[in-house]
Amino acid sequence: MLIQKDFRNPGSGFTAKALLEGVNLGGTVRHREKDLIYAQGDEAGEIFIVEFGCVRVSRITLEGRRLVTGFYFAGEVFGFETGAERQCYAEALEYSGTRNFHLDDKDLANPQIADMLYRHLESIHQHLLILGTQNSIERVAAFLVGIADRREGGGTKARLPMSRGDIADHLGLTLETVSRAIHRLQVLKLITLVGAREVILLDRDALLDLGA
Amino acid sequence: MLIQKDFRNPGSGFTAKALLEGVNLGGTVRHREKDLIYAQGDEAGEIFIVEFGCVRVSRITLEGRRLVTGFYFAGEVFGFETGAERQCYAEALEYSGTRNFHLDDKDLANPQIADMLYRHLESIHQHLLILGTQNSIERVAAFLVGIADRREGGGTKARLPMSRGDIADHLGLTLETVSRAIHRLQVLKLITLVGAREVILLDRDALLDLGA
DNA sequence: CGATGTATTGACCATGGTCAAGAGTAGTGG
DNA sequence: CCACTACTCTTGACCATGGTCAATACATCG
Repeated sequence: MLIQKDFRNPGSGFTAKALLEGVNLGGTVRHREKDLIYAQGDEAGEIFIVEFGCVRVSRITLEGRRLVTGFYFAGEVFGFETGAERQCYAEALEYSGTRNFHLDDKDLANPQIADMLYRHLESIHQHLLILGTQNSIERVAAFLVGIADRREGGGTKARLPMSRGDIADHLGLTLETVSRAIHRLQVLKLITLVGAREVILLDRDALLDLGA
Repeated sequence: MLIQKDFRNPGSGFTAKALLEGVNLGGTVRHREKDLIYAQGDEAGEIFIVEFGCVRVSRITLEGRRLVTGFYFAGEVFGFETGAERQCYAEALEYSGTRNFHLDDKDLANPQIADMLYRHLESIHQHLLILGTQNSIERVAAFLVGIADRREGGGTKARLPMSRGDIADHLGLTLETVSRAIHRLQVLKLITLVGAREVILLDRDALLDLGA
């Protein structure tokens, strides 16, 4: 409701170029594998667009457990936070480039920024739904479809720069359970593994229907 | 980052009165127990401030499972949604009153609205953390503290207008597990039940430390 | 006072977690 | 080019948490 202008308009995807207009422009930054992009406790106020590579955003609970809040690939935006201080930290999963933008309050009025915030909220909500209602194999299937849908190969291929442990901490499972779920999906002929870090989706619909 | 002005300013809580300035004013609406306030599929574009009573907001998955995304008490705001159409539906858990406001795009620039959005995002994130990292007793304990913290009796009393099943669907558990967790918390002398729908918190810190 | 909905409790079971051993895989240095 | 090392991933055996099904107890409301 808040933001009804630009989204649902196919092709209104945010390229870094489009963003340049009207918002403080930051430079492009390169990060090596495992580099910290920002830390828990850092001052918030920047958002990041991934130009290439993949970024993992996580949060550590008081009890020391980790929740991976998201993985971000080329073209995607991360770094939205609500307080003055960051609650999450971001790391490059592989050699990656980000374009960084400083935001201040008034930028919320910018429909492009609002649209990003909108998408971010929607993805969190999707994540909630998965953690709140799905079992292990449904979670892993939904995760793989989510990755594949984002690009590269018409939604049938999923490259996984993250480890099984990362996926587990994203889905509220253990790495063993993730590994077994992937195995079961192979046995069910719904996916094919190419090495450990790439997956071909053989039946996208069946993967999503696992829950039903 | 986005919104750094008004929050963390104690006492900047939004009363309906404060909201009246600068935003389209809607009227007050009363709802009887179990009344639907809005439905999945409705046009979004309004937010609601609870004046009295309690509202439950839920979402049904494709598989027919329910996630209760939140409970809202007097003074709290619900109804933020990201698309043109509502994904969630809201119901009064008891006789309740809401003050309704129509929002359009420009209202995001209003710091009060932005602040609400900020708080909403933060609460979703908290929910994510709970669903992603906590076990049943930790979830129930955190839930009770969350309810009690919101008002009435200095954070030691929690009134529960929602059923065990509602709590279960909020926490990703079953109603039996919620019931058993509450029982265990009583045995641990961390809470006292007053009937089934009211809880006295005896040791707030211990309740939150259950995870550690 | 029954009748209906909600909560508790018990017995049993399944899913997923834990612990541990092996199998891949990639990077490093001889 | 081939060990050697250090990860990561897979797989197995076992266990614990929480889910399922069912009976009973409480409440609330006519």
